[in-house]
Amino acid sequence: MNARKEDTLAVRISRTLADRIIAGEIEPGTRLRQDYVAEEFGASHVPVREAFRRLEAQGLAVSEPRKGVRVASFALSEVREVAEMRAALEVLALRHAAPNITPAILDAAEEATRAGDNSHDVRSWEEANRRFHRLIVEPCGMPRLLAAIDDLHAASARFLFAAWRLDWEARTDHDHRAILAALRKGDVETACATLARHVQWVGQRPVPTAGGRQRKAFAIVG
Amino acid sequence: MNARKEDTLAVRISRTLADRIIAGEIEPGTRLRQDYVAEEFGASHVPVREAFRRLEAQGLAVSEPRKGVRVASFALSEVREVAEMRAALEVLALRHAAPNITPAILDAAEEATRAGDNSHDVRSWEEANRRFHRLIVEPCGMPRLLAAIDDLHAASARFLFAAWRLDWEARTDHDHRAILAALRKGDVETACATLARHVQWVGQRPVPTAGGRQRKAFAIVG
DNA sequence: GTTCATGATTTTATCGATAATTTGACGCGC
DNA sequence: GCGCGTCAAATTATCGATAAAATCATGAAC
Repeated sequence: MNARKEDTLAVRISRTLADRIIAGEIEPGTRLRQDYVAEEFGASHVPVREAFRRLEAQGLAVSEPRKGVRVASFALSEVREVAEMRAALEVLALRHAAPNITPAILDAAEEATRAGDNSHDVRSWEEANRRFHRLIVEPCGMPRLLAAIDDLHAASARFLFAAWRLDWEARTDHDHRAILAALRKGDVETACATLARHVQWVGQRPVPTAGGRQRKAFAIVG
Repeated sequence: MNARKEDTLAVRISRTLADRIIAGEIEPGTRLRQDYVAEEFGASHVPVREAFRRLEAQGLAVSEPRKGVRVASFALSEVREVAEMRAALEVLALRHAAPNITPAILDAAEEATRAGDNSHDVRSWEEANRRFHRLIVEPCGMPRLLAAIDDLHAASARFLFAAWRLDWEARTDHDHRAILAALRKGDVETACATLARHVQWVGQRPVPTAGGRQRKAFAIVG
């Protein structure tokens, strides 16, 4: 996914770290120590610091002035916040994208939906889901809006992996199909309404904690 | 406004540069050369680079991998984009803030509206306008959402200053009053609808260009 | 046993210098 | 005159080292 040669070292480091944080490989609250990271990537700490700034901007890390940066923690309230922001912005994007959506794009989106339904692990489901959402909003041609949506998807994925890290049950996504059907009919309003509801649905499931007990985990499943 | 001692050097540099870019002191497209900036602030270029990353995240600068960073340019399409994003996100925030808005907050917001009406220059009007909007959305208590709105306001201010750099005619803001009246009555839906329309209104005015001719300038006036 | 101060260690923040890359100019051949 | 390659100057990206700050542990006083 990452490590394109034309990118600067800091960009590559930030992407790798972002992947790890999203995948849940690094616990929320963990301190990211620049020397260790620098050593791992065989780099100095200057590009590492720049990578930290990028993570900060994406909301994946928080930095306190002279105390370093740590992986951002998250609570149920943040899951809801991201879900609502996604609903607001993706609907806006879809409304502008709709006139530019071609049958080929709808076919690709349907393909992504099928891929999601056939996924047996979270990672591949998330990848297919993200592809679906990206396909239908991209034709809006609003770069700033799309960048904001991308960042929110990264946060979503993080919540998702935290809850469904290990197991995943396959299921058919009726919302995606309803959105595509509405778009095929040219019924943009229904598509937007369905998308808004779809994205705001916050799934919950029990997750075993370290103490042997159970706690509820929440995530956006759409 | 800036230069708080507890902040890191990079933060202070980025804030100063952001102010300048927003105020239009630096032309869009201008290259920001790290050595010059470093020298001006009496610093090395490492914190300057980090400042650049922050500006990039705010959408005030764009960076090409080995070619340096330049002040972001902007077109009418971007003004519209920011206006629509602001409408979507501020309405979302207001809807959540409404139940937590106290009479004291409404009074402060009314004060801000009056201050805006009595402003005879763009900068003080913008400051009052921003205060109004911030006051009514802040009680939503959604930090990520508020941060996103802040960045959009910075972009808005930039467009505004570019169009009304020198002159400004005082005017009474009826929309702000209508929003406050609706909130006082507990009519959140009307308040949200008015806010959405208010923010999306893109003002335009002729501006003299260097060539002695005139071009249209566009800005969000709300 | 608890609290507070003190010193050692770790970690961050910054600097000065070097390597790599781009930009721009000049001159050569066509 | 126009395109193209080469070289020099400017600029970015990175590194290693130093200074400053925070954390942690230890121990003394109460």
